Amino acid sequence: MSGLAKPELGTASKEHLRLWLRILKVNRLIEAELRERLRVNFDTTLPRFDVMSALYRKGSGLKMSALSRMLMVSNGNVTGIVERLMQDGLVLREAVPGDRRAAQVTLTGKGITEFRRQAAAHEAWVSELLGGLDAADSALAARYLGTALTIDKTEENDAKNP
Amino acid sequence: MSGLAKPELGTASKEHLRLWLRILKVNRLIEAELRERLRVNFDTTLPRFDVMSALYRKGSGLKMSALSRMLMVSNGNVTGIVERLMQDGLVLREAVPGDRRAAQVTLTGKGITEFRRQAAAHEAWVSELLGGLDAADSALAARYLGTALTIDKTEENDAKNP
DNA sequence: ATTACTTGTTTCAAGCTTAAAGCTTTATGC
DNA sequence: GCATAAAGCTTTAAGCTTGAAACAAGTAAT
Repeated sequence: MSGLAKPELGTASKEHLRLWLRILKVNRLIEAELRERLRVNFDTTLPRFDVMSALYRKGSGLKMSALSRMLMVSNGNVTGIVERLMQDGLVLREAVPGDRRAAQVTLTGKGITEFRRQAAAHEAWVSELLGGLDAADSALAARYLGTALTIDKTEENDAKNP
Repeated sequence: MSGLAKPELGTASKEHLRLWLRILKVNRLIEAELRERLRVNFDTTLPRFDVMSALYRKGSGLKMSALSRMLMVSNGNVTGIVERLMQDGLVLREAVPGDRRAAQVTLTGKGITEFRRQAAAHEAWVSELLGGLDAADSALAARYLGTALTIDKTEENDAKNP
C-alpha cells in the first residue's frame, strides 16, 4: 500500500519543510543579531568578517577564487568586499608568482589584530545566542545537520595542503 | 575548580561555534539551490517567493509591517519587493478601512495560482535537498534547533486570529 | 485642543549579491 | 606553432538588504 502514483511526495516532505523553516528562522535571527553587534561594536559587516575569518584561518592567504568557494558566494561578490577591506588597510592583494591572473589576498598586521578582537567577541555572541543547547546537544544537532544534505559541493578535499 | 576569571567562555562555546557554522553552511547551500531553481523554473526570486508564501498562508492579506515582521526583514525592504510583485500583477495593495496609513497586501487570482505551482515544486525540492534525514530525524533536528535560541523575537503570539 | 508619542510606511545611500558577459592569462589539442 | 578551451578575475545591471531619516496618521496625556 505504499506504492503511489506521485512518487516521493510523502509524509516526510512535510517534516523536511518544517525543518527547513526552522533552519531559516534560526539562521536569520542569529545573522541579524551578529550583523547588528558587529556594526555597533566594530563598525563592520558580516561579509567582511567572513572574509577576514577565512583569511585568518589560512594564514598564508587565499586566492579570490578560493575565497569565493569557501564562503559560497559568487566570484564577483568577493571582488567588492576585498576592495573595501583593502581601502581600510585590513587586507593586502599580492601577485601570485607563477600565475599573472591570480591574486593572493592576505590579512595585514592591522587586519590580524583587528580580527582577533572581533573573533573573540563573535564566539562569545554565538555561544550566548545558542545558549539553549549545552555542548553535547550542540554536537548532536550539528551531526544531524551534517547528514541532512544530499548535495555537498565541498568536493574540494584537496589531498595536498601547501 | 569551575569558577574562572573569564566567565562563560568555556568548552561549550566551541561546540556552539561549530553548530553555527554548520547551520550557516546548510542554509547557504539550500538557499543557493532554491534560488537557482526558482529562477530557472519560475523566473522568480527567493524573497518574492517568501512574500507570496506569507500572503498565501494568511489569505486575508497582510499589512506591510506584518510582512516585515514575519519575514524578519526590514520594513523598507518589503516596499520594493511588493512593488515589483505588483508590477507583475501577482499582489494587490488595498486601503485599510480604519487606518489611512496602512496598506493591506493580498495575492491576486493570478498570484494564487502561480504560487501554488511554485509551492508544490518548492516542497519537493526541500525534501530532496534534506533527503539525508528521514521524517523522524527531521523532527528531532527541528526540535533541537527550536530550543537552541535564547532570543526569540516572535512574541507576536497574538491571541486573536481574525 | 495642544503637545507629545507611537505606528505605518516610504525614501535614500551604502553595501551585498547574483548571473551574465567580458578580459586576460594559462593549459590543451592538433 | 596555432587554435581552442579553461581558469582567474572584473565589470555591469538588476535586485536584495539594511539603517537612518523623513513623513503622515493615529493615540494618549494633560
